[in-house]
Amino acid sequence: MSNAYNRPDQLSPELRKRVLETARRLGYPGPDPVARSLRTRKAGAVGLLLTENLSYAFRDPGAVGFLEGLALACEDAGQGLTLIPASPEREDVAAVHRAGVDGFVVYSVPEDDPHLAAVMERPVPVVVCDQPRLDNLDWVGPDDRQAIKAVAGHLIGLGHRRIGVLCMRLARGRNDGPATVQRQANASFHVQKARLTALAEEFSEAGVDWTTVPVVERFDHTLDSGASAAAQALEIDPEITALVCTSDILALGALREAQNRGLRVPEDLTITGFDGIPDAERAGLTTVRQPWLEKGRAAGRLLLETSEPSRPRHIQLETQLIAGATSGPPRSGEEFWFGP
Amino acid sequence: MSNAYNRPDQLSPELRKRVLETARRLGYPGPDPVARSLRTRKAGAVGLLLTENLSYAFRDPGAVGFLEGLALACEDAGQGLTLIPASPEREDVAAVHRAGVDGFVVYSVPEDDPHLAAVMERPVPVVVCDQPRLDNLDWVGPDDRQAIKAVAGHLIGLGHRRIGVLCMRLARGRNDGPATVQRQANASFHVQKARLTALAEEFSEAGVDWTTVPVVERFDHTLDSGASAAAQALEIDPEITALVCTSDILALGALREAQNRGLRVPEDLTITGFDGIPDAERAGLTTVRQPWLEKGRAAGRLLLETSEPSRPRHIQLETQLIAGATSGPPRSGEEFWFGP
DNA sequence: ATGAAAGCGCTAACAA
DNA sequence: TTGTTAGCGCTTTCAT
Repeated sequence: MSNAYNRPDQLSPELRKRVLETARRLGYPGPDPVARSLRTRKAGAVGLLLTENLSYAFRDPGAVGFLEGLALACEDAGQGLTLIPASPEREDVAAVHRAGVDGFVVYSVPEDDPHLAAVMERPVPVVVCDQPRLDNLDWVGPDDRQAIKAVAGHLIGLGHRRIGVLCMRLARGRNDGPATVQRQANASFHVQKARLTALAEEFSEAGVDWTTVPVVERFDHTLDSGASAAAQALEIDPEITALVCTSDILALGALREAQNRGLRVPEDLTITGFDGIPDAERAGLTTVRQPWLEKGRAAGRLLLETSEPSRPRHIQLETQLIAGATSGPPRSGEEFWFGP
Repeated sequence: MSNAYNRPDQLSPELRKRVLETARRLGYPGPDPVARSLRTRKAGAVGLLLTENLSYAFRDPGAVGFLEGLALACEDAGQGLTLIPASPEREDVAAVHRAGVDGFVVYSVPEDDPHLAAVMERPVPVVVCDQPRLDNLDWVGPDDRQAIKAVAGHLIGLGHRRIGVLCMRLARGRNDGPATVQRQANASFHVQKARLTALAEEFSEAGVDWTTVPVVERFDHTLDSGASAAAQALEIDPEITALVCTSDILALGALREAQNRGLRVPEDLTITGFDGIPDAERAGLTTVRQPWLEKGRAAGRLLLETSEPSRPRHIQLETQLIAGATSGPPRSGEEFWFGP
């Protein structure tokens, strides 16, 4: 009977018709997909593991772009896309074990995420997007170091030497406030770590003492976080001329805070972001654009293409510095270095 | 051994430890989720069927809000959310048959969608969101008739009697252009049909001959579609004083077209939308706000709560007319009805 | 061209 | 408390 459904060419059309008709009459709902999956060893779906609550993915414009690309790749391959219900709060790893999928895309999680550990125990292929960087796994992401260095170069070229930094969470535990150099070095979120490290390198080279640079961390990735972090950075060092943010959301929040304080951007304060989300472009933010859709698609393709597990593949995506309207030379008072 | 993984309390900790350790040493990756699903008759995931290409869902702000709500409900229940790769172009229904899920949420599809038919053959619960309205299935959605009637009342109250309408696709086949009354009546997308019918009723009651009202249909749901449809409506009847759009996207496109033509809104032309997406609020569009997130959550909850299949449940969501800055009284030349 | 049967890996019920 | 076994529904191989 299986043939009647799956191999129409293996039997006479007449018999096939008769079989199908009888099946319908008996109330047979068609082959059970789970039983089929067990037999064929193919679930027909890709699992997606996210850092955040599932629903957060739909609130973050970058993540939405990534999802669109991933969905595109799955659709092309006729594969389903299963969102794994794994919130960071409940350490309930069972959802990962329970998921009937042929592989996992892991999107931007910390290196010590228990869900990631659970994923790696499953005997299916895994592709990591953004973080963590693990040499034995396929990986897709931008060159964060180089991308943020372009921002640093841009600011240094403009003359900024006294800066503040706003960054996203550095580790699984909540820490809303300044991040010590120690904490920066121990960050379990590789992306943030790479960006901070590269910033430190560039600004150190330009003569800035990194230990004096306020680096303000926020756990939640929201406009409010950006605003309050900006306030905190300005409180720690009111003399800063530029605020470097490791995401557009934080930068847009900082922009709001600057406006509230009556600071002109970029005359009184330069603000830069990272990501290139639509809202950032609309606001004219100086930022780094990364190809979100392409990132998702690349991750999906990598997972769905068969590969030799022996040699992990790494795909590095191009980024682009967008010099917007929120960056300019520092306040004139700070320009004495350039005096005649 | 199953007990070691699933029923830690049913055996001595010592034995459990020994079993697990041996399993690991033998390279056992843990229970196979598919086999477990076959045995327990639970896939642990909800399937989502969409009208459009999977990736479209992430480009439509309303759909994103809906997805967020649905994801929220799934997460609360510890269930996965599987996006079914069912594009409207390829009539490939196999993806529906292949999906290992415990139920389906069907989001806004036409009544004659073959994927919907395939879903209904599966012996699992189904919840429909928005459309089609089938009395034997659970349903979640707004009261489209009442909502659009609020818009109609608003416009009639302002004095508009000569209007044009921009609507989304009415059937599965592409038709970019005017929709005859016949086509309106035969629409297989219930939402559009309900909105058009209710508009016709209200404006007829106000003395408007509906057969003279240009109703312009667009297959794609984009700003460009809205703009070109607006142009077409104005070409058919340059005397219209208001453009009623059945979605915000179309309305925002119409707004763009009006600007391009040098028409002042609302002085020269009133434009209204439907949906209440963020961009619409930003633009000050007169529109109907519907609770997207709540809609998704309600759909998820309905599916995950056990129910008696005998009596289908219907959840009708509240909508709210937002009188924005894009609607006003008609051009003075049209106001002779109100003369002193 | 058609029918019969083994077995995918698990869980749950039962036996010891 | 521990071990054994039937069978979930399918696909695939093999026998007719």
